[in-house]
Amino acid sequence: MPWEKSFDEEAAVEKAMQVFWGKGFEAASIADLIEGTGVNRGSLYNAFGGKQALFVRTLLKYDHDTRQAILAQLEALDDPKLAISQFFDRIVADTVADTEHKGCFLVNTSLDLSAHDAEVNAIVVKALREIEAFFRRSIEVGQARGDIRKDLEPAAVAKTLLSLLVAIRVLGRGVYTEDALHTIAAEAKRIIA
Amino acid sequence: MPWEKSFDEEAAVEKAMQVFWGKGFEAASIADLIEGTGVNRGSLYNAFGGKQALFVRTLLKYDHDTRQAILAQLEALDDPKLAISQFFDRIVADTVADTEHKGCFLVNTSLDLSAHDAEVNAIVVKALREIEAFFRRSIEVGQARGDIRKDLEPAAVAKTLLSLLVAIRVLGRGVYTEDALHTIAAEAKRIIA
DNA sequence: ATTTGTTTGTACCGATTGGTCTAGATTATA
DNA sequence: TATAATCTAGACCAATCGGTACAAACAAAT
Repeated sequence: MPWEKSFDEEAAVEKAMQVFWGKGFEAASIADLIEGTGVNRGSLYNAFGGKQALFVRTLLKYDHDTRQAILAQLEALDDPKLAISQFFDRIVADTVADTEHKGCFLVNTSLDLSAHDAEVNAIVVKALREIEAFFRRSIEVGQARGDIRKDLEPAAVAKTLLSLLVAIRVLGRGVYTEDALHTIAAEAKRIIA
Repeated sequence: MPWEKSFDEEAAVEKAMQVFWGKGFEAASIADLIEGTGVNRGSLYNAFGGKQALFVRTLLKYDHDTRQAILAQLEALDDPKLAISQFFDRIVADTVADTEHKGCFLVNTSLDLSAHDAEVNAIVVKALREIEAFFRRSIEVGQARGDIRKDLEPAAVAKTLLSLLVAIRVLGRGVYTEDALHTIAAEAKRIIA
């Protein structure tokens, strides 16, 4: 029997994710992916199948490692109002620290759905819907505990918060400066104050 | 003396705009632009210089014909609160009517700034800043006339409204359905109620 | 040491990319 | 009718695209 496996597949996906994230799907060439991952051309096709399949792998990894990880941390706080507040603080901090202006991989992809198939569409939609669901759940629990005003409609406010989140990610890519992003985050907190 | 000009340059820019708007800058090939405009290859390069230059022309046309036109109409209402309300209604209506999910050309471009130069960046930034300025001005005038609550901070709320506008355009491209977009617009109006 | 299946490097594929250039048709002016 | 500028149509360019193929190097199990 020969090798079981050789190069670190997960590490390669991580590197490929950085390439797709930074350049976008179309603009990222196979040559870029080979250079970025350090994996050879043949091995890359053997392991992942092709460009589109590799992209899906990287998008799933981003969703798992970033979005799901953040939501899990915030849920663990068991303090809905604080969780929402920290969410916005963290997104603004990430955006400000992102000197390359790469933004959010999921949001970027949502603006590029025409270049992909239904699978990618489903991943993006599911991710954003789950963030919205987190907001709604947090508002409802916060209201039940008396931490959040009860005259707010959870479903509607959740959509507004998701909108502000998306906008921070979009406008953070070159249109708005740090101050403006902090202002938006502050307004988001004010809505549920 | 020969011809002064032949084909309708403005009409060609309009057609090219549709191509860039629908497919994005990178994905729109010269062949697409030739087919879309009906203008021959040589004439196209002779009249516009190249792909990037033509893109700038189309972006400027979109900004002028769409964004500037809408803002001018709304300003003419001379009713700040109504103007903001109508703005959101119109954007939602446009987004819902956009069955191809093309979204807003300016917003799409703002997510693709890495593919362009400083000139494109400046166009996008100026456009979005002027929308924000319209919001701020409307809020201030509305407050002065007693139509809008005076405890709102115009500059901050203007950024929030622009954020919601951008989010409607982004999420309208496949993530959110008509109902959700209307909900966001309603929340925007509620903020300045 | 042979076997087995992967990794690597590179050559190669057809297709397409943005862009240039030329030849000839076209049309208004002189 | 001759002229001048622009049009059309398409050949042509080097470069790059995503993807395939293949031979040699390689490492583990038999």
